[in-house]
Amino acid sequence: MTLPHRPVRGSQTGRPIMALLDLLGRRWAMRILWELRQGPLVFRSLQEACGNVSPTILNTRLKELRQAALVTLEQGKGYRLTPLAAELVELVHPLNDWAQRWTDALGGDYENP
Amino acid sequence: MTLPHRPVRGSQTGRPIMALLDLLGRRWAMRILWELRQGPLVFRSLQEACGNVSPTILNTRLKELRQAALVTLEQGKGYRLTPLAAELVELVHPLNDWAQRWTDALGGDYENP
DNA sequence: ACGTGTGCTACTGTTTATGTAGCAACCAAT
DNA sequence: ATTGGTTGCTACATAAACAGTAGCACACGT
Repeated sequence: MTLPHRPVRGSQTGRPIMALLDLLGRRWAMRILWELRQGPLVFRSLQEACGNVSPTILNTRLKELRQAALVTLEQGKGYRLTPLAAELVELVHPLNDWAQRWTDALGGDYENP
Repeated sequence: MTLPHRPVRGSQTGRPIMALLDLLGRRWAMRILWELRQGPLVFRSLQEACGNVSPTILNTRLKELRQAALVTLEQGKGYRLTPLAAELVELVHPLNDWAQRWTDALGGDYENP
């Protein structure tokens, strides 16, 4: 796992932002955080929310996210964002609006290819 | 390539935010945009800025980002963010501060493993 | 004892990324 | 006009990451 204070895959700067980009740049990482934004989900619910991602990779990401103190597992509740991770997701929220404008800007070029 | 209005890898919702998370969830995608935030870079400079990422994957990502209208290639200038992508990077900027707090919150636990 | 739901792993195959080398086009100076 | 540098980019072989299916061990209630 790549964490701050440790060398980061690719660039060995160890700068926090690089560690973050590295962590979030892994498949399903951001999506998992996104799907947990409105409350905890048990493993299979989270799996379904992520479009039935394979349990292999889901569990791998969850391990990483728990190591990074972004996600916790609570007995009977499921997986939950830590307060810090909840802030992170809030920061990501504006991307929603941007993505809509992005779609509009791309226009109908991809509507009927 | 995955673009809005088209099914997204994993989840077939086609929602813009999912397309975005999918695109940015690929290795080096966010990092490339990040490194271009302060002006255009030619291929090899960009490669170096990304910690000497392999040209194979760099070129693959650049193709995708250009298709997604986030990056353009200008003769003699190199690769440049589109205005829309520049806005995106601005949205990502707060992650820098968050990442610092994240590092602090993780504490010295990973300093000397 | 049975069914249900939990988190999670084993296994196999495919996809994606890495690392090295090098090409063709351009341009400037010798 | 040929050398040397830079550009964007590709081929190839190897390694790592991911995907998809099946199923285990544990806990719970009935």
